Amino acid sequence: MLTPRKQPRQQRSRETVAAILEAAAQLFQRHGYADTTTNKIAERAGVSIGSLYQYFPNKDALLVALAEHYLIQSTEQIAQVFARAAEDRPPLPDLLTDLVECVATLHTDRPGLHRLLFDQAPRTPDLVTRLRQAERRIAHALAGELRRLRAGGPNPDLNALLAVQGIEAQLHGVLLDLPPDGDAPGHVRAVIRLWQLALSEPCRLQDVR
Amino acid sequence: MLTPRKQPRQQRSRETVAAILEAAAQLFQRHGYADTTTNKIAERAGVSIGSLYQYFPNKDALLVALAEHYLIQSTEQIAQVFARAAEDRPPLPDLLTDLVECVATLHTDRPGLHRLLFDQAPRTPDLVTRLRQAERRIAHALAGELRRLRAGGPNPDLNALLAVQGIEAQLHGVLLDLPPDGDAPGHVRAVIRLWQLALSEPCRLQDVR
DNA sequence: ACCGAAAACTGAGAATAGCTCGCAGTATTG
DNA sequence: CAATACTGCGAGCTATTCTCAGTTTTCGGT
Repeated sequence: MLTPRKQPRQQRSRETVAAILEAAAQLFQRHGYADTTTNKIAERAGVSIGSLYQYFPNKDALLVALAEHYLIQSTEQIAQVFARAAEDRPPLPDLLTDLVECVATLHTDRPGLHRLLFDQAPRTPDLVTRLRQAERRIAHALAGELRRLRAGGPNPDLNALLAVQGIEAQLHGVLLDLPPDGDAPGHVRAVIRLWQLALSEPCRLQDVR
Repeated sequence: MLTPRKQPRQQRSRETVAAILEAAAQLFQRHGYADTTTNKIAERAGVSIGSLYQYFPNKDALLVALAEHYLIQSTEQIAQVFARAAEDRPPLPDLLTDLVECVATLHTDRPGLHRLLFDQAPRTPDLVTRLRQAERRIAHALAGELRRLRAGGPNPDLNALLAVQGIEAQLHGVLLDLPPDGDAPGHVRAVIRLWQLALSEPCRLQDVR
């Protein structure tokens, strides 16, 4: 059980839940997941420990809730990139530039939260499932654009998924885990260039439905 | 403190440490990191809890020790690929095929251990550092081969690192986290093809020292 | 063979963190 | 204005990590 055990119905309780999540986000980021206690979270949120457990069945559930928020936000940002692409119908290099830079911004905007969810947190099966779902949705949108552009090689669906996974891992490694030797923008450009090459191979016509 | 607090000197204690690590690996894989208690590990290893804490300062240290073992083994496997390449001097497609298939084998051979270290485990800064070090060593070897092959684009070092990060993430996603829709070999082939394209761009001569 | 010091081992229990449960206020409904 | 549902409380129960004082084993030196 990782989903809330009870939905807040009144305004008062909605505020309680919001305060708990806010406190959890702050403390998790400041001290790490393992070193943050649920009692401290309740204290900081200004509610009792009992109230916390009314809405979250266990400590992991707090993390899953934060992850859900973050994933929804991120997915929306990326969806906007594809919405613009659907109108402007940009060439492949421009589309990839927009996509990679959007993902890079997600990393650099809130590195603490990103780190929390991807590094510190024990990845419960639940969390992994949600991550993969988000990945697949983004890959699906990308595959559509690849088909439009007659790009992405013989299997645009698979290559789109590989691209999404690769881009995330590369930006994460380069922006969060490497010594800040200064040239983050250069690294981002390298990622863009790399995927322009990898995805520019035309897809065969019979693969376009 | 995550390194052993005491080095075993006698044969007896070396066996104790080995038994503890073996028990930890089994129980972590069977029940997950969080649901495995240090007391159970000691019990299964046939030693007292006190002995365990003589050699491992805390529960995380057990995981770090296992990760170290696994990383060393993996790095050796991959080093062999590059050792063969240094002799045979294969063309880029063959080199990438060998490399990707080697990494794929590491995933599928012991999926439980791989999952443990990459998914379930809380990634302590220590663990992340070791992972990145291993990544960098492999990337360095790959960059050398790219230079020999006049491939890897304008910045073979950076592109080699991006390739290593991308390959790991893609294989992980495709081999461990996606529903086994059967075509794992096909996915591995797709990864190979993709990196052949991405890395085949010639590097400029002035970049070769 | 024997001794003594260092190494190894033991396990009860201290310290601590996650989580429960019964009760007491507060909003909502008819 | 009852009756009912919702919300909040926090002492304390339970389980787990980790310590430490005391015991046993090993091994080099005589």
